[in-house]
Amino acid sequence: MLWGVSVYTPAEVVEETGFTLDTLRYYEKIGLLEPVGRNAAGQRRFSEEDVGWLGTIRCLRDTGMPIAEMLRFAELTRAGDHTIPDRIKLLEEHDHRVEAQIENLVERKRYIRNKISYYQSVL
Amino acid sequence: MLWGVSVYTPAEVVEETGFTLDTLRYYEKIGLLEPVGRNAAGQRRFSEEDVGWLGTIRCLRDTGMPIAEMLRFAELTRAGDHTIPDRIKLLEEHDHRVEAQIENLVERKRYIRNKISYYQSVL
DNA sequence: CGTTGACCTGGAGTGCACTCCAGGTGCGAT
DNA sequence: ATCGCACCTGGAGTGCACTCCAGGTCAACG
Repeated sequence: MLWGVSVYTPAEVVEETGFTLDTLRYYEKIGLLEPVGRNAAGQRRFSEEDVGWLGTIRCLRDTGMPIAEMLRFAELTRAGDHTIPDRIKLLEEHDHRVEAQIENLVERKRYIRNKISYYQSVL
Repeated sequence: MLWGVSVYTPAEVVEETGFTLDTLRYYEKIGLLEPVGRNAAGQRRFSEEDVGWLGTIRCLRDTGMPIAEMLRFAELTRAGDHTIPDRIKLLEEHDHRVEAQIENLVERKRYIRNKISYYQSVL
């Protein structure tokens, strides 16, 4: 048996990553995604790495990292292993912001629950 | 001694709520804030209630509630006590979304920390 | 009396992150 | 053969939440 590397159609990537096709194209256009491979007809065929990278993007996006910073992270990643310390730094800083976000949310949530209790008490 | 009700200048409200003056005017314009009182010269003088309400707005906004929904909450609040059950419902639903947000963030954070660990392991 | 500074208005502009569209290609099923 | 469908492109449009601007008022300070 002869195997090629496994590839994903746009529809499959949409399914797996939760990004829309337009968003995927947009990410490629701005360079957040490296130029995606194509089949003979010029249609995109995403590699395993593409999908893995999109998972990282999904995570960073969902934690509020702006596209400009993800772009910087993408560039560091492409630049080679010597940028690993920079990548760690970037992720650590982001991690701290995420922690702050969580704490803020927990605090605000307390306020909301309080407000609900107050409303319930006056019913 | 003769006391008026205590009022706040725009600058004081900016200081206390963290909203910019433009944002405050914007909120009043779209009706998120009821028309704010004015002094003889037509300048805004915010009441204690205005400031309290802005605290609530701050909380809802920081937890990701869209303006359209805060507007709905504002309208319910103005409509009188009979809307309290609706307000509770709205806040409960929001509270659930906030909880989901927190859980999501905690999960994503784990992924980020993992990625950092991986990078550190290859150094 | 002049200047500074906080404030006013209506309306235009901004930044972000998509999202949609028109018009076109190529492939597999009927 | 032709239909439907997934996909392609470049570029325009959208929605949200502000943010900025020009031109003006008013009170106080030196």
